[in-house]
Amino acid sequence: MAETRRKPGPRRTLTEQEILDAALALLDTGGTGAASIRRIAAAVGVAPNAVYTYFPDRAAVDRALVDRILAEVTETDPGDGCWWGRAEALAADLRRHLIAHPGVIPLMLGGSMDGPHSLRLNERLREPLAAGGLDPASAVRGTYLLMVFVLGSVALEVAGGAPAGDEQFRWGLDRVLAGLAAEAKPN
Amino acid sequence: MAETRRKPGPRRTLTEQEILDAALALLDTGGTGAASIRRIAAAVGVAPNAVYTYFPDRAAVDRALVDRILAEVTETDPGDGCWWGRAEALAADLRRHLIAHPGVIPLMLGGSMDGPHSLRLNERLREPLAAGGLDPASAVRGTYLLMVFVLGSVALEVAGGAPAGDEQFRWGLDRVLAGLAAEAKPN
DNA sequence: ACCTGAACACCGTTCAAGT
DNA sequence: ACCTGAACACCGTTCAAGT
Repeated sequence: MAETRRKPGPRRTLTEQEILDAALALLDTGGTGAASIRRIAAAVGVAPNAVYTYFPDRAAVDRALVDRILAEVTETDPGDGCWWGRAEALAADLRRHLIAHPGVIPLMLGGSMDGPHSLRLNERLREPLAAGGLDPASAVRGTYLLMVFVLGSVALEVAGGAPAGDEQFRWGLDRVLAGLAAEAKPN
Repeated sequence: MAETRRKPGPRRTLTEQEILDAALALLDTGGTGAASIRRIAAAVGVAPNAVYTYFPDRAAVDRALVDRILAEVTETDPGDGCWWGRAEALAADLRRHLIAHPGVIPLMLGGSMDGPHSLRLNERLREPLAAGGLDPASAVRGTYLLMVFVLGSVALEVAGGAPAGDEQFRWGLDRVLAGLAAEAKPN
């Protein structure tokens, strides 16, 4: 996913990016099950097994897909408000990006979320918590709690068995942040 | 799932329960993908399509499976402690039951969680929140928040990309309850 | 009403072969 | 190195037929 090879073969007709683009388009239009290896291959115009030149297996495609979405999120500017407002902005933006690609949610919750952009996002979420007066250990746990909340919210929301909506999300987020604030040192 | 038919056919060799038992056993031993219709059928000794006599499709089996797990949870006695302690006990017990059947988690997050025992569990979780001084609307939202937290925690935990563990769960749960307590009327 | 055998349209993945 | 065609072992689901 990271190394840039310089000696193609007879013809490198594809890029990892093109494959992920096609997969994401299928996921967004056809739902979770639509992004099969075979359909992705058809979309980019190669035989199914040609995909295995770029990714070792299906799970690798899923992981790359998740990391691709998280990459967009890490570009967010949390603004210059208080720590509470910055945390809110980041969480709301994460939710927005995930809701935009509902088919990716099951992949996130199924996989390990250990890609580079996942780690970067964690750091970004931790910053406001540390600034809010949480000691380092609590900031790490608080970041994890925020991820649990956002992912859980979005999962239940896209599954459809929820009242959900912006309002419920904001309410829950504020309750979580209030709970974290209670843990913070007065500073 | 609910109606009890009284006129079998030539031979009713199976029960919905037996099918669900087999499915759960496959899920627990072989992981999420192991409970295919074909494998379930093989486990109970019928042809694959015989399962469709009992359930209309795969999704119905999944829903019944989820509700079966939640049925166990609704039997929990939250004890006679304070509202905080009762909420903790119920949430921890829900987590325990889910962790015991990791393969069911993706089914819960994928489906709508609208079975009868799901509703019952919601009521049970709402009780301590209402007792703690949350007005009815906030108690409903708080219950949803608790479900989001528990399901999100368990999903990330079984996916493996998490530090997780009892301690992290308890810490997060206490932060959420603290946030809810801050919302409560002094009463 | 319940079950079977056979089939259909799918999967992910592997292997041998071509360039 | 990259791609193809063919195959393998799976899926969920349907249909006609037997009892």
